Amino acid sequence: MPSSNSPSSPDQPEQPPPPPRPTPPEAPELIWLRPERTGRGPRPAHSRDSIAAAAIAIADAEGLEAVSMRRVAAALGAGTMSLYNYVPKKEHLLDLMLDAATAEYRLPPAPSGDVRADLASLAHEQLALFRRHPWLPALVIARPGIGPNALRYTDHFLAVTAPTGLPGGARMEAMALFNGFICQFAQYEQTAAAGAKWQAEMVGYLTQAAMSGAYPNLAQAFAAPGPPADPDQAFDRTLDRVIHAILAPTPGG
Amino acid sequence: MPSSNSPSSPDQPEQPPPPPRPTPPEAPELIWLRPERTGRGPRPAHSRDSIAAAAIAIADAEGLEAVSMRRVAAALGAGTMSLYNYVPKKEHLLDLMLDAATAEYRLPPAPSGDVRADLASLAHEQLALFRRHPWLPALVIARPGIGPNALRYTDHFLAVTAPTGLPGGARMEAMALFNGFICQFAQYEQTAAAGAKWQAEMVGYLTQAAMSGAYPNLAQAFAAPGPPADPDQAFDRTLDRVIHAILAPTPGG
DNA sequence: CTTCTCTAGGTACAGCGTACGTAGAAGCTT
DNA sequence: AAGCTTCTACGTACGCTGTACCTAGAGAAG
Repeated sequence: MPSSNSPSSPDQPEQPPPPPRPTPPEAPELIWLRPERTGRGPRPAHSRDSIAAAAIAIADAEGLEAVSMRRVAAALGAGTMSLYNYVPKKEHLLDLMLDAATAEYRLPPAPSGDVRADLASLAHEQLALFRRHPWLPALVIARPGIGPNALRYTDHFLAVTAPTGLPGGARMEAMALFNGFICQFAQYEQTAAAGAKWQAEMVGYLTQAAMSGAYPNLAQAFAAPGPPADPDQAFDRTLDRVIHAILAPTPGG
Repeated sequence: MPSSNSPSSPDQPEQPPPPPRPTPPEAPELIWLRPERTGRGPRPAHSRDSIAAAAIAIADAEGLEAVSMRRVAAALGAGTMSLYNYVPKKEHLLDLMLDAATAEYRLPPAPSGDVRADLASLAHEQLALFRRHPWLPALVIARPGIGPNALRYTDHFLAVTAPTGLPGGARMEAMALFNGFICQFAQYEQTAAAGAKWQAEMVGYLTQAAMSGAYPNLAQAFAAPGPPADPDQAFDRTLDRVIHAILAPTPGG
């Protein structure tokens, strides 16, 4: 008795409704393209900001390798797997941390017009940030860094360097050089600090290597007295060189 | 009946001979201070070079995160834990990889005297090396790099920059800037290549961000036509700037 | 009110670095 | 030559990781 006139195609009963879409066909990989909240369902108990803050607190205290999904979830008072509702992969948690830390920049509202001074000030601000968050340089180097706060920084750099007359692309390259130098410096400071325990071992090894005769120029560099080893002065010395390079006329003409 | 006159102190049976030294009191942390072979015991089945080569082959094929102690040991046909006889920690395996890759540098026997040309040539050699081993920049950034081959490179750089008249310390700082720039560039190339899949997503996101009005300078930089985007040309452009910075007179005087 | 989507969370799995212990080979000492 | 010592090889096991998958239940949309 075909009285069941349900509209759902009674002619092909061998095709029950296929699961309409078990996975939404395309969730963007970029976390900045995923809305934090869609409006449906219960209100989330946490926010991206609070998650990033929890992760940053762990990284500041115990280093980046202590930041695990379990640790962050526990710090939030949530179950481990609940975190995956906010952050599809751990990589994205790192993206959130990177941008949340970048939010700490205190950028002046507008460039002063003195490119040298503005760049020096920006560099010191960045170095201070990296010293506050020793795990940050590694993230800056490894990840694109295009969150909203990173874009704010980029925009500021472009504004600061506008008086150079360089085209936008060249100023982006200059920013890469500028940021790269500061990252490297901060990273080096860290490995030096972490290796302070083996400093003696290393000094012994290096002097032995220098005295072996295999590295004459290294030996000579070790022998001659150099500029003082104060890290801040070393930073300023190289920073001057980098700013000099940025302000130099474009090589091509 | 105390007839058992064994020499092992029958009077204090509560103090059996304490294990003379369960751990040798001080094994150097630096792998370059540990002799590869002490002479005692059976001949090792592998060498540091072959271990590093196996690890590098894996990293070249599948990336640094595929290099695990188990994978490397399996590639050598050894048990996992046997590897720990050669390499006390995984960190040291990375040190071996770093130095083995550094051994690939083809350095000229002596500088030509033209600092600019020598530095440019060295930079291109380094970029080629980094492109051959995409995992290498990350190691160079993260680890001190003081193996014998790294020292050979350092010595060469010092020789090349000797005509500048800069003191040894300043030339070391110049080397850090030089290497740092090349590392950053190679690292950036990689993340760009790895993210080619999401390039479209990213371009969409960035243009949307630029058009939002929140980043006026970024929008302007996007709008204006820049120099060509060929990576090799971009490298050479910034390399020129870096060499310029190195050859500039010392800021302090 | 029904339905659908979203959230919270548990369980489980493969893989990681590596501490520890055992068995045996090879050089040094006697 | 014998024995002591030290090294190598390797299996087992532990705690940790990221995360796939599943079950409930909350709450907005129709």
